Amino acid sequence: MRPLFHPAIEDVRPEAILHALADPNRAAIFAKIMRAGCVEACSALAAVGDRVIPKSSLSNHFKVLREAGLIRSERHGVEVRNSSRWAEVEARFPGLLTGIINAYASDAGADSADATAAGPR
Amino acid sequence: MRPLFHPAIEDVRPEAILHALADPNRAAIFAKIMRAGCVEACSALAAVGDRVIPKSSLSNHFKVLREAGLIRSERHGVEVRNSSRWAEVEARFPGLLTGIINAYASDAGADSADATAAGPR
DNA sequence: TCCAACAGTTCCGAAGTTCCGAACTATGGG
DNA sequence: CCCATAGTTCGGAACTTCGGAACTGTTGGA
Repeated sequence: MRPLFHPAIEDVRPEAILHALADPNRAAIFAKIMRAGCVEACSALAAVGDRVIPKSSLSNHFKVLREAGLIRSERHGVEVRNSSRWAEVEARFPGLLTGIINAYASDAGADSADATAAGPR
Repeated sequence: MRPLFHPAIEDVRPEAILHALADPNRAAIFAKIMRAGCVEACSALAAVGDRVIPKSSLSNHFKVLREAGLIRSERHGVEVRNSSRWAEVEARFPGLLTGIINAYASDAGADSADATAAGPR
């Protein structure tokens, strides 16, 4: 197991963030990590809405979010804790995450992701 | 040739917008349409930075932007004029496009897209 | 009217990406 | 040491993207 690479905040690219959050599952996971007081184990997020996401897909989603610079993951014994890098990303790209999370939230009335009420962190 | 489908603004999904703008070429094209007084022929955008984009790829990029609800395309004789749907999208998802375009613009100092801050309309 | 030039679109194969089950690797407890 | 738990890696099927060649539709000229 490789030691979990995180990009420095100045290496974070907007296209990576958009790509990561263009998947509603990942956007929902990210929104949940933000709202959940900032730390969540991977397995706590296995279900998004009514759909169960297989472990291998989940693992990949976390990798994409991590490498986009959106979350920070640390191994704590047997589990991995994820925290959002909201503040850093917001400082680098002001308004970007807010706009995206609000867009999903305002769309959620119609269907899908439980990304309701985008309170920052 | 099919008659150019545009989604109604209420059918526009955030994931489609993020997906469309997650490609730096498309983001640059969109930024250019916005800044260029709102109407541009496809061929006027064939080169993004120093790279020449093949016609077929361009055609596809426009299709993705159109179907995401970001631009409106109309045939005028032999050419297609594209205008941005900024106002509509901004009304539906406030701050989303602003955040994205600013993110690319503030990243442009480092490289890539010529989406440098607010050109003449 | 016919033809060439032009602006875009469609088609299709190669290359790349994503998804997910199965097998695997750490870590911690008994 | 062995098992359970939490996550990762592998690999193949399904999907997406890219771009060249061939196509369609429009216009202007002979």
